[in-house]
Amino acid sequence: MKEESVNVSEATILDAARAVFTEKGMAGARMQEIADRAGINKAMLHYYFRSKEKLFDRVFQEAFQQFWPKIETQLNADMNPKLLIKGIIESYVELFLEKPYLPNFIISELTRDPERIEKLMQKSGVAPIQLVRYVKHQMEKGVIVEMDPRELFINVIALCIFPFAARPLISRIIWENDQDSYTAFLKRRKESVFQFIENIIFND
Amino acid sequence: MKEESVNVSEATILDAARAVFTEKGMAGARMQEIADRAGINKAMLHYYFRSKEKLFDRVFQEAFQQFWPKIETQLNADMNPKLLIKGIIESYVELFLEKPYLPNFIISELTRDPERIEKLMQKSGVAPIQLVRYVKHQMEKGVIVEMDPRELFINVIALCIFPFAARPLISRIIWENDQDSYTAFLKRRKESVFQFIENIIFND
DNA sequence: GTCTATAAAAGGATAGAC
DNA sequence: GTCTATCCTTTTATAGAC
Repeated sequence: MKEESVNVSEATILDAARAVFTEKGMAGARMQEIADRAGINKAMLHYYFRSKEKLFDRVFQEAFQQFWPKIETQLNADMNPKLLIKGIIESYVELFLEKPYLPNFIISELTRDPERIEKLMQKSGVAPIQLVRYVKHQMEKGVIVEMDPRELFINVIALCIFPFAARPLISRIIWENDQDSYTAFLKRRKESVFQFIENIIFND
Repeated sequence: MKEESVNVSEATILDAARAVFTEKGMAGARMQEIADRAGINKAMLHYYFRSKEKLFDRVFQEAFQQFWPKIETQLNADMNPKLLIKGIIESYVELFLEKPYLPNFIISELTRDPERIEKLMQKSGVAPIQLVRYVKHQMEKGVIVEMDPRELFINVIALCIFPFAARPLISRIIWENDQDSYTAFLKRRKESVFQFIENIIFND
């Protein structure tokens, strides 16, 4: 049993890579910086992952799987729609509270290279399609107000994501750089988003 | 009077630079590609703008001024609040229909380098603060439902921006890559965003 | 103002010793 | 597995002729 650290694990490298890639983006990231943060040298990076591209792919794929969530796990036909929507909002906001870098990272890297989506879609299922079908059903029953279910989905997600994605802009300008206060605002989002839309979408 | 083109104007370079910077970002952009699109060589870029950094600053500043809008121009105390909100939504959606790259460009570059905001704020006024004051007044009068005016502002902007910012993601997955249909959806946003929130925020 | 040529530096990747 | 040294390409930036 050695006292000092043994192998550089993949996990150590991935942690460092995630930090650098999410902060600087694929194009702005430097292999040197990743190596430094992982406490190793560049050669080791290429030993574990053959290239910058492959390392990025790995990091991005893991991020996308978290971002593109497991909505269908909560989904079955006789569920309370209010609780369902509330649940979606809560799990999204909680995710972004924990990993605030996710929204921007996903969106901006997909904007630069949209082809990437095709690769990813095979790995993770297409949950929202089922969700759309469920919501449509609830609309026909008169529980939810009639509208394009996709539009409803986008509106909910928009309200969840935007305050995290645009934090540097909003917190500095609208919150006058009071970061503590802005963090508190984000924590309240789980309730406030639902409260905001509750009266629009449900025919009580 | 010559037939063929005369000087390479600053404007020609800026057009090319805007195209490349907004597509690839600061880190991913290449001076060579900007030169090619402008129909000149790299040396000319450095002749007009001393460095990549300075060229980017110019492009970004112009983008930010469009993005950070002239809300206060529409603002006076006895205005109809419904029309005001409607007007804000319309001018934002119209802006993004015309320049879809703006949201991502601004947000992702500010995320990478938040310090940049300080420089920019001096150049363009801080309109939304006035807006917040106006909305607060309308709430006290009972015209608009009581809530944090900043939250209302963010929610409205979120609904306007997100479908443009996340287009690659949403159009491919939720719209199953039917780009025409998604474009039509975006064009309808001027009306649909207002319609969505109208019943929440106004005590009719 | 515009070009060619080139400097100077950075960054990704590999060879080879241990 | 881990390191040092090095290769090779890309990229920003400048010098200098016209």
